[in-house]
Amino acid sequence: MAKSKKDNNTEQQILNAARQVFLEKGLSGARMQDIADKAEINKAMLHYYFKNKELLFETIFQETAGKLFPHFDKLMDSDLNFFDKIRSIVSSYIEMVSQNPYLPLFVISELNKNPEIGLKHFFEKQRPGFVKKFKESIEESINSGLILPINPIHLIINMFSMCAFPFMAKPMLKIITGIEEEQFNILMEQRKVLVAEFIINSIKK
Amino acid sequence: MAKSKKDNNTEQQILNAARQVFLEKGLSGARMQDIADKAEINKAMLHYYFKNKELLFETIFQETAGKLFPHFDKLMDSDLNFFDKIRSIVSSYIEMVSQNPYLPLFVISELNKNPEIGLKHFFEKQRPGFVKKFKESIEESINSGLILPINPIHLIINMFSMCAFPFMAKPMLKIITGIEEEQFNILMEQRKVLVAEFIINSIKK
DNA sequence: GTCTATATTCAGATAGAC
DNA sequence: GTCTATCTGAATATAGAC
Repeated sequence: MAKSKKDNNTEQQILNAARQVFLEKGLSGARMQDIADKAEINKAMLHYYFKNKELLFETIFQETAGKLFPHFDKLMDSDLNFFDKIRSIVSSYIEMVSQNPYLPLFVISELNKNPEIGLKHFFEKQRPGFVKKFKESIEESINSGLILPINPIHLIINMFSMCAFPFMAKPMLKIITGIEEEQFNILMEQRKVLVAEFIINSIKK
Repeated sequence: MAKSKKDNNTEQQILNAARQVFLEKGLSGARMQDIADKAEINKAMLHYYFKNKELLFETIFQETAGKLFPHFDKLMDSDLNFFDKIRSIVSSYIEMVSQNPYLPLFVISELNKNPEIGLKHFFEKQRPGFVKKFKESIEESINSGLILPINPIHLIINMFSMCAFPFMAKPMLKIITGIEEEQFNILMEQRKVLVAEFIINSIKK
């Protein structure tokens, strides 16, 4: 008990440290030494708990990628009307990214450098989930005359673009717009409402 | 002449190779050996032309970052009406990214890992350029009653989000939507028109 | 499980001949 | 300018004592 407690704790320290370092630096930029330092252990311990860097990375990647589309199919099944579903997704998505600002860039970046890891992990299973339901919901809204015709894929892309991109591009946006940290956070808070209304405004009949 | 021609040629081969490798793998992921192979020279030659990896990288980064917002201030100065300016920017931007699909992710990714490099290079100078003009153009369109009130920054963010994000997230989008390469290209071609109309639809009075 | 010390591998960089 | 061979340092990984 004392032992397994300790094990578990060390493992958690490692995972927490690895998460921070990998999300900031990526696989190739991360240093095992940095992870060890942050976890307040030594390098040998890392290899005791995780055979090698790749294995540790995959653990983090899988966990991280799993957070990307949280409980959206549950949301799509709810009895909210279509516009409120959009409002709800946008708001909760921006909130999630606010709490995990490195998450989208990390997943997308690593996925680009190594496209196979996406398939290897969770994406395949998750695919049919909320995207399918979202598409159906959009088509239904078009057929019922609630919204203007649009390819559901484009609508989905537009939504996630406006939610995730600003956080990914934050350093660039700060430079080209001249805004500071505080102002940036205010803008992102505004977007929880603004993006949804922007979308709805565009598609409503 | 023969000599300088040759010099220049080798340097260009290196730069072309370095561009490919850095844009795909990033600074930390790139290997000097890979660049040498692609340039069909050996590693020693790399160091002859560029003192070290960082210097070569900075050359590529600067050139690359300079392509990010091409001739947009010229476009803002044109006598197109506001909506046509949006159409024009969106279309040419998506075209540019289609031709350089790794470009946005590369710049954004490296900027995140090393925020100073942005300031060090071109961004500071470029800042006042088109963003300022775009903001003024938006404010004018609001005041004249052409479009609904919106914070210009949000509008600019929305526009670039929908233009750039899909290319950055391409591997992810292919997985979660189940589309293939060809279909992806068709969608991106459609977006040259669709994104602009999506925006206009949302803000027009 | 944890540590120190060490081995191994790999990548960036240089020396020196041509 | 170009090459081969080599050096150096850094980073991953392991051995082995406690």
